[in-house]
Amino acid sequence: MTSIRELAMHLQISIGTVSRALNGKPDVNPVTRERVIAAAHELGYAPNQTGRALRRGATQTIGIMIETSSAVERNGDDFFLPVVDAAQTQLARHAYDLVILPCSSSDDVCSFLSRVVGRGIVDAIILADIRRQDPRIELLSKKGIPFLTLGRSGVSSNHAWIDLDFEGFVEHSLAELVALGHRRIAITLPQSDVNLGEMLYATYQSFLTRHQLSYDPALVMRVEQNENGGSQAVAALMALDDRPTALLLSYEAIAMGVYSELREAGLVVGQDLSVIGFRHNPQLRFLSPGLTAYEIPLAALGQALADGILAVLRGEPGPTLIWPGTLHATASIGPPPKP
Amino acid sequence: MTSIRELAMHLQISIGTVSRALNGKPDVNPVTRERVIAAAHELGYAPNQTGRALRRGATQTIGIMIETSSAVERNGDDFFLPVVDAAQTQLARHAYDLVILPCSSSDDVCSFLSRVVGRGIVDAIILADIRRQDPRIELLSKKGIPFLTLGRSGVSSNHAWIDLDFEGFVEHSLAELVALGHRRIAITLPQSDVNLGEMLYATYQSFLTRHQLSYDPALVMRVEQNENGGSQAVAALMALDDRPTALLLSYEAIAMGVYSELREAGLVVGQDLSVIGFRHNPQLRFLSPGLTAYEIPLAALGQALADGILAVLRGEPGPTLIWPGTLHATASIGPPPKP
DNA sequence: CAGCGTGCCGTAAACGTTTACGGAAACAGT
DNA sequence: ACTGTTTCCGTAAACGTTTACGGCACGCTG
Repeated sequence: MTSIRELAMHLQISIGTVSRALNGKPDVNPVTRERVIAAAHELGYAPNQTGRALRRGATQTIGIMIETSSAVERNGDDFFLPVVDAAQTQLARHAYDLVILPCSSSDDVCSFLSRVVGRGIVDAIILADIRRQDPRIELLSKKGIPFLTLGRSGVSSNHAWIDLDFEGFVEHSLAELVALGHRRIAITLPQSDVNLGEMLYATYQSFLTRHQLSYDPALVMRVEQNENGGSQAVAALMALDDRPTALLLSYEAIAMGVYSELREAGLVVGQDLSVIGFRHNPQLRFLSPGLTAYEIPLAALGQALADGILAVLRGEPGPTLIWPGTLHATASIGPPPKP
Repeated sequence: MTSIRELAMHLQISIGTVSRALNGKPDVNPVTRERVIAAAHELGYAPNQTGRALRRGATQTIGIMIETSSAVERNGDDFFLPVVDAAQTQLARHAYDLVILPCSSSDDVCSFLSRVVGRGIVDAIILADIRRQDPRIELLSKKGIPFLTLGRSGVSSNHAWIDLDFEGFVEHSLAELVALGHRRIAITLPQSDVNLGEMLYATYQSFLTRHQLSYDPALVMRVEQNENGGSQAVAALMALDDRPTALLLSYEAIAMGVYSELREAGLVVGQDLSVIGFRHNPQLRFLSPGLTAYEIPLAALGQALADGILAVLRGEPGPTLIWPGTLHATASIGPPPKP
């Protein structure tokens, strides 16, 4: 509530000096600086960010845009908030704040984004839920807004990005399964055109050809990225004459439906069907058997995101970085059943 | 990027007229208004929110504050984002935007909040994760910021709030269980001092005395609000000489751990122990048996939150409202086992 | 025709900061 | 004593809007 003007009047000095004192500028007597700081603290003065932003052309806050629609489809996962939490503590060290910009399902992604940047409430933006052809990338490039994407896209643009190691997930998982003797391995993919789906698919195909395994399109199933997707996948598998012996899940929550349907059908996970999921989370150990999954260190990822966007803000190139994980094997995989 | 000045130069009129035309003010010729709107659209002009906010003293965006720490403890539930989604579409109808203000676990709740209001990036705030003695309420009251809490608190302050019907959950659940013949019913509560814990407890106690059921403190278990909490609760129950025959869960994800531990112990949910959870969500049907739970219509709740905060912004009293739900019974409850 | 109202528009101040610029005072060096 | 330098501080412009105010050019009325 108290403005810099009131503070200056109270101190009997000019507002310019107050501002300089508070912002650590050189041209100010150490003792007056102390007086100013003390008075500011006493009166509870905090610089109005709107005025400051208008003058500086920067708000010291960065935004991370998510689409609530896709988050709602995944009906709440534990990926996003831990990452945000870590990113925020890192940004706070550089006097930046973080806000989440949720694009509602009733809104158009691009008009939402241009509205947000038009409002000028953030200096830079982290984009999540990257599509294969994501128009937001060109939009931000054109407007000259510093940004970083959490996820690669198919568009050829040299922007900064950090992405999870989907290739590593598929590679390690398939290698593990093949070593166990599996030859027919199915995979679930998202239905929307999020880029990670494309990458999972490409790596899957590449692995099969490199290891002289035959490719069967019936083993690639595009399903909802939640428990229902598991039901859909198992239903599709059961209808096949030549069933796969293993299954890769593009999102761990799908396992709930998979386990449930398999139990219904009298099949045992890890014996009749080996299952591996992307990504490990704590509640998976309450499935029985616990799900073999790829583990991503989320806190470190959040910190990397923060450092990355700060680099972009400084005008540096910014990261282009694949964030690795590790496969945690459990009893959800085993040798294929004897025919 | 384009300012109102450029737009005015392009149209050969003054910036005052441009502003009036765009904001629907009366004193402007209809044909010039059309010209201005057309040119604004053509040049992609969007009023800079910082300048507008500075002049108007309002930003047309409202914030909803969450604590990532508690969200992380619940490791991702499907409650929050659907509510935000609905609130946002409703706010958009009144030309308001919504941002999520995540308070990181490394930050102090009050200093975070006062920093946020000091920045002046939001006109009003919705508070979630309400504590029993929540200092944020007094802070916002003192600063005169319009706010609304999603959850009641123990502090006596006549602010606007909307809360879930925790009393109804406990009342209906206990009534159902007592009708089935249960007499010893346990309940899990959160460990932190979130207010909902206190309300669940109070209603639980009140019900017991009203129905002449004996109260046993050993049946009240404060546990983590996630799968681990289920393990903790079941472990505590198993250690009792006189075990309860039913269990109320303060958060549905606890059921994961409960089911897992009971299965481990060779006990059957719905037969050896009846279980009811707060709150229904889609993935519960993949537990077997599906969890009896209290269902809350989230989209309508989000809309009510939006309407409520808008009312507060208009200076109206704002709602004080308990949001009801309905109990969906499944095979996770049944008559108590014969001794 | 004088007077008045109305419709439309330009001017300029204001919102709360930051910062380039200039200047007063103090001090040092010749 | 004069000049030059340093230290500190005040002045005012600028950021991009909105809006109160005044004024010009009409058209209308008496």
